[in-house]
Amino acid sequence: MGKAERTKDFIIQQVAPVFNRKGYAATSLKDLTDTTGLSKGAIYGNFANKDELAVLAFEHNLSFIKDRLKENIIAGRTYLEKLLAYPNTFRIIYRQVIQSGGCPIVNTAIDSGDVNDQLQAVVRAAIDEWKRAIVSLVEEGIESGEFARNSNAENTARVLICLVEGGYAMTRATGDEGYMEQALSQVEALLMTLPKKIDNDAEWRLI
Amino acid sequence: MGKAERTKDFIIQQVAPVFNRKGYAATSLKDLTDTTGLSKGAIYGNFANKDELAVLAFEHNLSFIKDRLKENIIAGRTYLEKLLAYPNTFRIIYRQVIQSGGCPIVNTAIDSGDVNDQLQAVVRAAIDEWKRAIVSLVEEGIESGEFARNSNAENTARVLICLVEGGYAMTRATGDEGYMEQALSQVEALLMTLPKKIDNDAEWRLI
Amino acid sequence: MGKAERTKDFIIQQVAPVFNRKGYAATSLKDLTDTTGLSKGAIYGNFANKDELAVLAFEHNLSFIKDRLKENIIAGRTYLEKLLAYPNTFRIIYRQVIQSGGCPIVNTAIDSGDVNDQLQAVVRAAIDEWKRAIVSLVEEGIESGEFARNSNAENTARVLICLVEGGYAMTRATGDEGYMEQALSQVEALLMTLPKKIDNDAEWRLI
Amino acid sequence: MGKAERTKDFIIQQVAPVFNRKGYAATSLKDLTDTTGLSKGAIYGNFANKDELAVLAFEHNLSFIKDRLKENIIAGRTYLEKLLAYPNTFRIIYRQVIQSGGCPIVNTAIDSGDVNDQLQAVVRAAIDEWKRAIVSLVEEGIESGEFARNSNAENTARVLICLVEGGYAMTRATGDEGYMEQALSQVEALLMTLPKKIDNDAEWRLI
DNA sequence: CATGAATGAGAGTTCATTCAT
DNA sequence: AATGAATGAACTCTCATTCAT
Repeated sequence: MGKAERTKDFIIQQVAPVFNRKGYAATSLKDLTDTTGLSKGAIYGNFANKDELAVLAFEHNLSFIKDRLKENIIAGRTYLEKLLAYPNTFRIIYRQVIQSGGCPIVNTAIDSGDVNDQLQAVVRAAIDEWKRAIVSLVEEGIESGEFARNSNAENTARVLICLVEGGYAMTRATGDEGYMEQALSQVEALLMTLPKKIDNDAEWRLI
Repeated sequence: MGKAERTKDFIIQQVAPVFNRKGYAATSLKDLTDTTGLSKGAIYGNFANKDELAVLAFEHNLSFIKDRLKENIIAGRTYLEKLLAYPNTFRIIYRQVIQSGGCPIVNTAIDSGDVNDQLQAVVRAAIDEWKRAIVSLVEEGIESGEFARNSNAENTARVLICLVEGGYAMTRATGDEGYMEQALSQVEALLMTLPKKIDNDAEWRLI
Repeated sequence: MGKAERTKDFIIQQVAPVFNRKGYAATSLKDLTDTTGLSKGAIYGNFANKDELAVLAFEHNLSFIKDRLKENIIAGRTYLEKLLAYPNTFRIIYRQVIQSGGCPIVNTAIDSGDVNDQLQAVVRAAIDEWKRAIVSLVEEGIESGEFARNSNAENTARVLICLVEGGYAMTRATGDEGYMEQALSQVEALLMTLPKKIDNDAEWRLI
Repeated sequence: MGKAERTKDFIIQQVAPVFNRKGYAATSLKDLTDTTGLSKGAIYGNFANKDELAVLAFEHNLSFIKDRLKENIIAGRTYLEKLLAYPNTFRIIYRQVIQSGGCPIVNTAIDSGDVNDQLQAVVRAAIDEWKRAIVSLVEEGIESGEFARNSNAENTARVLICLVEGGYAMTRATGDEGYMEQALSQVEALLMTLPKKIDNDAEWRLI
């Protein structure tokens, strides 16, 4: 990694939580220079403009969460365990996330609405990618025989996302951790009730 | 209603969706004068400053939703019907709400975070009031004998709110109505599974 | 005095000390309506604009001082006594004048400099009138034989005015009454040393 | 002197007479940009706000006068000569001072009355410093044996200041240099009559 | 006559961005 | 590659003045 690359990374790391906390528009260049200790010229030397930096900061913020999720999903031995990695991981990190300004997805989704087209597109892509990841886990679980064919992957993904993002938004707004806690419990309940495939022979023997 | 009062109302009505769409900080005085067709002086003649107008606009946006909820809650004949008024009402109005910029609660909760204290306080109060309304319905349902004593009012309220607000945020961000639809279905399922009080005599006969 | 005339007088009286205290430019229409309890329309119905009202307010402020001076000058039995009416009167009223914002002459002279032509002209006229009044008293004192022919009327007038206005300005700025007190003592000393006509015969007899 | 420092100095020099002529409140940012040929951003890049610039402009205006006084006071070989440096210096520079808007002390004292606290404090301090300088000269003159013990330093200082500031104010307001000329002559007369210490032996011989 | 809602120019200030050094 | 002085448009807000009622 060359010096230029290191400076870029340094700026993004310093600046990401500020963007998350204050929002895109409310974060000024002065905030960025104050936070980094660098000059305006240094910012503009490394990034085309505030928009570009905002997008990279969003991606940095998101990757913190994604990295932790990925670890735990990989560690899961069944597809149910992999899916439960979502509520389990969030339960561990959500306080930290809230303290650094909340979930970058809801924050940026709302903050950039009708204002910053580029950022909005990136958020949309992130939500979509997340949904597809969940759908894949459910579908792979079906293929592997863990879940029944009638498991609804899309619905599960959407409800999970709504609960998590709703939980983040409400806990951040009210300071009441109960929102996030209950939302995560509900996610767990939801996942636990995914229809399991039933072995017909086994079932027969029960009688 | 005097002229001043009519002008105030006119301004609030015109301006409310703009604040909701663009967010508090991103809405400029010019947006307000362009939207209303009035001069800056007219805005400041009727409101102390942008903050005051933003709060009133938020309350206007919220009251649109609250009024529709209230009607349907009153119309419910059992407490379950009253609680189901939430998903039912949102299913009817959510497209319109999304079109006028989304749910003012999440929007303002996120938008005003770390920026506008007064607005933030108003949103917090609105969320709290909403939660207490749901809790009351569940508790009154318990008192009336409709729900079992072990029904958890607080949890139900928090999960309902997270689902609805998460649904609004994700549908607005992605344009995918599936988020809101699934969130509302989940709310219905949640409410349908509230434990019912069981008539002891009836229970006896089952054996 | 008709109703219109009474309203005009009322406005001028209420408004005059505000103009004196805050200065012409710093006094807003809102100050005027707040002070009088009347509407903007009422102000503009009675005066062409702020300028006209400012001029009338200045004249009102000045007349308070002039009236008290006039009384005491008339009461003086010699021309020296008449001239001493200036320091004597100012010694009685200066605290009150300072409290109502200072001497309208220096205040308006400085405040209107290079800004309000009309007001500046009125102040110039007031200063000139004052100087001529002093000059007249000295010259009449010479004609009457009280003062010697070599008494310098113009110089006396100018020094008196500089001392009084300098005293007002410095006492108002510093809150130190010593400036005004010393300035007035100096005025007295100055007047007491106006050369007296000496009767030659009388002088002779003294030996 | 770096570029920033040079620009600051340039702005202050250009802007100082404008503030003096028009007064603090009546001088707009537009006046400042028109005068300097710089943009609003350049002004705000170099000074926190109009207040800070106004204070610095006042101090610049004052230092022009103070520098000239200091020279001449140092040059005086006796304390009387040092004191006479005041009227002598003013006689040389007052036309120039009047042309650049008048004496910054009276101007600012009156202009900032009841409006700008910081500026008012600075003017008060300047008047006080001036008074103390005169008092010191008289007292040192007494200590050195040049003036008699009964010389009144405070009174002399106050009268001198009232005459000079009254002279500046009246000459500026009327355009009549006679006010300043007479005020300065009176200051000279005042200083010449400071009681001199009398040598006892010499006195003895007079009899 | 009096009202006060509305005007629109202009106030002080901030900001993302540029560019000579 | 980095600086930070300078830009100028846009910001929120105030003001003297007008005019339909």
